[in-house]
Amino acid sequence: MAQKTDLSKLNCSLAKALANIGDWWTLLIVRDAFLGATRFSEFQQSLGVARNILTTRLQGLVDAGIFERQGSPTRPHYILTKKGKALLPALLALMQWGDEWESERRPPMLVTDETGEAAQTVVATTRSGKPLTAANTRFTPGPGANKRTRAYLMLRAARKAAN
Amino acid sequence: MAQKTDLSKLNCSLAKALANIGDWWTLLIVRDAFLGATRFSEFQQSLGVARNILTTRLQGLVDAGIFERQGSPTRPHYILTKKGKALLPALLALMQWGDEWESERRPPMLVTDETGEAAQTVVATTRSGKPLTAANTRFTPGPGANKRTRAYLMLRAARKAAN
DNA sequence: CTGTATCCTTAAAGATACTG
DNA sequence: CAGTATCTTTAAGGATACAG
Repeated sequence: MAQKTDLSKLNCSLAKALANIGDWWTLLIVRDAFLGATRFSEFQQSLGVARNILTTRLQGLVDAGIFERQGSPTRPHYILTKKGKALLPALLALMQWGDEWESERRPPMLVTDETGEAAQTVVATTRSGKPLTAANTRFTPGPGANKRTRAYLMLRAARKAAN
Repeated sequence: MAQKTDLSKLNCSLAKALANIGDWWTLLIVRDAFLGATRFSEFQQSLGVARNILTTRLQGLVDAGIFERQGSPTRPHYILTKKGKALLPALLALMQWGDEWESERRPPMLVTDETGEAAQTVVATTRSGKPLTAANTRFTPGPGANKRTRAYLMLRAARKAAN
């Protein structure tokens, strides 16, 4: 992307996440890895992406610690690391959102566990299990918040209260 | 982005989702909306994005049905629709992934409900509540799968079994 | 098979001046 | 305040030939 702004510099976990996986190909490659693809050619054929682009993405994903190169250096497997596997909830949440709102509700892909039990829709809850919604969710500065973040969240909370 | 490939054409819910929100700014705008921002200027100042870019993104989000323009046409509010609000789990999952793997574990932002109860980490489970992991998750063709998707998933399953 | 190396095209992003 | 209109820069993406 014509990325003039460096997202990873922002004091925001979401921005940092997007700096890693915030472009089309990257998450689709990760998806294929969850499906079991490990080879350059497997990703290439599945996605129809140009080789040089795929090279860049794979390198980026390795650098980011999402993939690990394994096996023969000339014919490596790209394997999801723990960090990469940790993307599953986000990936499924996005897939389900696409199913629900962008398809005709006939999902091209069913997600189950190995026994065939269907996946539940990914939901956000509090620790006690109460559902989080746009209405009841609150964002407050955490320990890692810098001055700017802190100020912004205070401002937002104030504005929201004023409405 | 220099998007030569039209993701929305792919028979894949994830690709369709990414076609909507698959670039840096878009999801950050949505995040700000969850924080309570509604004005052009609020988004603009918060993100530091160029005006023309913001215009494009907001229009895109309105076209996608994620935002709705409300109030005075000359001074509108951009409000999350149901479809937009449905992005919360995906958004939180990405934020939490960024917290966990890209920050120094000092979250810049805490997520709670209105009573102050902390959010749980977004997880993927089966309907009975069993956790889904990269290891036990299976992907099979759904009713909306076309020939290509079907063939690909079969291939992947076969390859995976062969490993 | 897994890349590298080029070259080319396009469009995304940014800056900024201007308008209702 | 909320954009629109230009203009420029840059880099992402694609095609393809070649290499180990």
